[in-house]
Amino acid sequence: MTSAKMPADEAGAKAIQDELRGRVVLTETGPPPGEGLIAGVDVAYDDERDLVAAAAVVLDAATLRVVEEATSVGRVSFPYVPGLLAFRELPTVLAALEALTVTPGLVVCDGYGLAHPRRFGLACHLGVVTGLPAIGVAKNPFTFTYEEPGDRRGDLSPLRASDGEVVGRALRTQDGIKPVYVSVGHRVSLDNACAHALALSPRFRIPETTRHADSLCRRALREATA
DNA sequence: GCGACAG
DNA sequence: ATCTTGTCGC
Repeated sequence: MTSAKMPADEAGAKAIQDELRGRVVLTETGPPPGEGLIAGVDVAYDDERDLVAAAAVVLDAATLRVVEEATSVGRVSFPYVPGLLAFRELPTVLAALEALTVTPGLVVCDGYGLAHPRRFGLACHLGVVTGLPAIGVAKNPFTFTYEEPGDRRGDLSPLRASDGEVVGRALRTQDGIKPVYVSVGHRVSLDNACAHALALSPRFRIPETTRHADSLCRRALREATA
């Protein structure tokens, strides 16, 4: 049973990030793009009721058909603090992942991995804690900068931190549509992270994994009794 | 020093 | 993240 260490405060959270960051693995262990089982995870909040719902949806990478779904509902246990998002989302997400009966070869997170102020975003944190290969696909560039990629699906450009370090890529998943921001989480190369993100987005800007998880966690929150 | 900042 | 109907388009 995997659980997330919960810090008492922001300083404690940063200490945990510093400790876990050294366990990020950069060598490729995940399935090749287009193969295996890929899980998408996402979370929805209800501040009124102090509830958080997470969903984990597993797709067959070859067909993008849903293989299994799981949800988990809990109490919000950490505030939203930029840079510390994982502490707010992970407890419930891990519970949803553990409710699955299959083990995915890759987990796609709605947010960042190494593209993070402290180089340890949600996807890195989830990957290290579960041991599963993970990538981050975010909808916003956060504080990072990039040259606008070409306007065709598959076009990309480096995503850089303020010091110039490449921390991910802006990836166009649909012709003429705003790119998504891909970064490595754990046990996946940046090339394959982008290839997976592209393969998972044949029709929309956002990967099918994230789209399924997003709608499922919203539904779980609506139907939650508490 | 202050504000901005993934979801 | 969330506040939110109808409407445009395939």
